[in-house]
Amino acid sequence: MAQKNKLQFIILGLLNQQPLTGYDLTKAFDTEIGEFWQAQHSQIYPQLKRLEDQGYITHEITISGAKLEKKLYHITATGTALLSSWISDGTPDLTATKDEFILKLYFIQNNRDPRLPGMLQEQLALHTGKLAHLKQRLTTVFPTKASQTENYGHFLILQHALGRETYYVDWLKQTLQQISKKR
Amino acid sequence: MAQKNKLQFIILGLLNQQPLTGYDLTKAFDTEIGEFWQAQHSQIYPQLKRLEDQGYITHEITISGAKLEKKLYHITATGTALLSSWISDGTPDLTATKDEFILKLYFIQNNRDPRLPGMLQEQLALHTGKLAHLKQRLTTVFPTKASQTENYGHFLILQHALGRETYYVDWLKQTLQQISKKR
DNA sequence: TTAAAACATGTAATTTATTACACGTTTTAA
DNA sequence: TTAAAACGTGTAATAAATTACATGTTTTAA
Repeated sequence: MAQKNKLQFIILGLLNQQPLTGYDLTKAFDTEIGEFWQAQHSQIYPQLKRLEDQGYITHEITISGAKLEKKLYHITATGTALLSSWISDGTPDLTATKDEFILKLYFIQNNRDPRLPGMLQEQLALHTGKLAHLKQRLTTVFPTKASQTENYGHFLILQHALGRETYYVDWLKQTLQQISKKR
Repeated sequence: MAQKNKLQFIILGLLNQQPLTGYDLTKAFDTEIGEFWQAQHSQIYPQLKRLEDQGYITHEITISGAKLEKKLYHITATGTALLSSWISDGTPDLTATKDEFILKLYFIQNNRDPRLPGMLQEQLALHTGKLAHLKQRLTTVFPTKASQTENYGHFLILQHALGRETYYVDWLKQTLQQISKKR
């Protein structure tokens, strides 16, 4: 057991779709995959080197402009195999979400705590924004039924994230109402 | 900004309720707070030392049995102040949930992928179990309206976690239905 | 034409988290 | 009575993640 270092699998998964540079991969964490996983370039470049040393990926150098060298990484056959085995393996660990707001809430003992309304309102604003963002993403990335069928997994998780945020917003609203009654 | 090292605040928050030993704190992460945050004793003991060096907590030694020394930690006035300021500070960062299953799903492109039903079913079993566990917790920890009013924050987050899991389970069921139609 | 933004790749230092090592005491149940 | 489980406190090694340091090229817009 003890399956860690998920970054390597994310890189393999992305390279399985198309060859990319380290920079491209870094950008992917700012957009697409960044909705639900983070990594910085300082993590990505060394990981690419390791994956190449292990034979899961290779790179070719392309020249952009006059002399800027880009390393375009490709997945190898063993890389594809490793990716497949990771996906096929069970995923029995439900990682608890480390939500700082939830953590703070734990230490609020009194339901008349004067900080509570402000805290809830701040989160409501944040999650409402996130929800709007996700709605936007879903309609721009998956405008048609056909687009949903290709990249079905991506569609599913965006849909899932949307539902989760909808619930979060509803819960915040409901909780705000509840505490307003108690004041 | 860049407010990190949440463990120190969790420790302060717990010590703010009552004096505890390092061992007690460790146990708290297996039960109560463990629902939504993790830490091992190897993290806790050094953190206790640092908090004490900084004057946020102190300890007194009690003897259990013949010679077993326990360090019972107390929060200090500056510790209470630090805890309060952390809670009062804004919480503007929505940390993305690092859910390995969701990550794997991202790399499933085809909605007829033969691995999909099994993956969804595994998660359904896990989240159904978690949901049952949370329901159980909610009724045992907060059996009465009065118990909900004290430790209101804890009640809220358990209720929130319950709602979140309910949604997760519903989404999994719905997705399983959807893919069964497409086969 | 020139400055800023974006592209591109790396390493170093620090912090945080996990797993393993290490040791001893007290309580509980067979 | 004795062995196992729970109590109790630490350190070491490793792994992972974040922030900072470091450098250069190409494109774009003023």
